Amino acid sequence: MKPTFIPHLSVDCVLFGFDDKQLKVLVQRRDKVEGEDSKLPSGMLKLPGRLIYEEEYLKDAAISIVGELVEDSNIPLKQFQVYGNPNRIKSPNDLLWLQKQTNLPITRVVTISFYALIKIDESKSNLLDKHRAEWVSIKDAVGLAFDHDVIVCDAYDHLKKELTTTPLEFHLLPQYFPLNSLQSLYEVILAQKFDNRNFRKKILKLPYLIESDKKEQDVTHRPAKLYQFNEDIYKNNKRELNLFFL
Amino acid sequence: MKPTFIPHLSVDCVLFGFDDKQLKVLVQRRDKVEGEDSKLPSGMLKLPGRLIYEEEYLKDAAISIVGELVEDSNIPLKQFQVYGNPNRIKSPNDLLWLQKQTNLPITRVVTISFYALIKIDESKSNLLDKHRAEWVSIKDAVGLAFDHDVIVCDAYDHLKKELTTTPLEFHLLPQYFPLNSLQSLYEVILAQKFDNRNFRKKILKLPYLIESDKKEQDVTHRPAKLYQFNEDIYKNNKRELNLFFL
DNA sequence: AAAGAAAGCGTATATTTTACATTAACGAGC
DNA sequence: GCTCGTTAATGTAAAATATACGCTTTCTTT
Repeated sequence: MKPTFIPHLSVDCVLFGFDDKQLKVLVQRRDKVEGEDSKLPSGMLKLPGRLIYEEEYLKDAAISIVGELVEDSNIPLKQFQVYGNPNRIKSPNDLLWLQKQTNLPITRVVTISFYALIKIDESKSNLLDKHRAEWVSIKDAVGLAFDHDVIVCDAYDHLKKELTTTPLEFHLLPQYFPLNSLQSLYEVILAQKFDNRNFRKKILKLPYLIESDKKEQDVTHRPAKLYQFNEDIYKNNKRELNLFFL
Repeated sequence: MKPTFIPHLSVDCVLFGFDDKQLKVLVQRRDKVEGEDSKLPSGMLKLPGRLIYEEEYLKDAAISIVGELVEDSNIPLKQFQVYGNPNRIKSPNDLLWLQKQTNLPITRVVTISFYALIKIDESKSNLLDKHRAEWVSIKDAVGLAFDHDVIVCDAYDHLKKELTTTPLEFHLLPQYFPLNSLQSLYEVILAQKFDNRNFRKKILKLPYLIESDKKEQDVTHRPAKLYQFNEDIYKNNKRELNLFFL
């Protein structure tokens, strides 16, 4: 028996990435709807997401949505907010698109949104192309379809809050990274400058931040030492480190 | 036209109260289901909640659920987690009860849970009696129907976390309260003792905690000064006070 | 070998946190 | 109206943490 969608329930994912300069969000271009504004060259951008199947776990739906776009299978997904206003899908284009996609008489859709942090270079670009997905700077993630602008903003607020109490940063960085990347990650996400010496002092106290013997390659200046995150140490010391930063 | 339920979506509310000794949760006794274990004298306890109507805002559903039990109309409700496993309603009794209540062919229900903090003496006991609701200590809130044990635990975790960054405490206390009630609230909820002098020093720095000229009445010892919370001052100073405590 | 560019480091001062014990104010009971 | 029981209320010194601040090192490029 073919699995069927529940016409009232969807999952949307806000996937964050960081490229050493900017915080980015992964968005997907949707097919143009018959009758959609013909001035537009192509369909609108939206967050990755879909209706869920009758027998599907919410988290599994989120995992499969992310899995289509990103190779890493160990992405920490966090459910952060539900959007359920009966009229949240107000644009006729949005409704049309949904009905065409699903072949269902869609009226109201309650969406459960997840967010996840992704190492950008792990999401291979052929996968992205295949699903018409692209990374855009969080500042440019406006004018999205449905109420996805709001969802992105809320997810970003969540991320900022969470980042001051939990070391999420390591999911956004490659396995080996210089301390200055970590600092700029904080500065970009929290929109706040930190003193380099004090930042290092503080961050180096964290037991789960491990110095490696590797160095930056192919840079035109003094190469930085590379560090990595040790998840086991983090998990074992979690209790004592409840509010660890800022 | 009579409003109809969406058979897949419900809202459940975890309502917390504090009585100067214990953290409490408001639970509701459900009607006994035909065929339910006859050894039990009465129906099981559950969280206040219900399916939502087709055109209903999620938050409005939560507000109406709380409104039935509590007189205060200014309860801050916070959506905190969705429970959507396809088999979260596993007990036959739970399914039976739902189907009988709603007259709908219930299979899977995704529930959006909210929590709120309530001044216990504002929830008049006749309202509670009418809906077979009662305050139970958080420790005794086990063996609830559906997966409500889990929901209560998760809400409590949320509350603990939130309480260390936001002054939620004032929603749990009467308008005028002694500082020692505030301290015991923290101690009970966070399960942690604080030094009385240091606690006072810290808490008295908060600009939104206002000394009144009232004193405790009818106590058999030195009466304490009573304080109150000024919400306006809190809102105006919020930015500077992001992580304010502990 | 000189210049450019980012990495990496230390100290003095201010602020915050911690630890700790006694006196003050009231009602109850004699 | 004095004593006792009970909880409220308070200060200080030592330790830990956070802040402010500028120069030297190490590598690449030319």
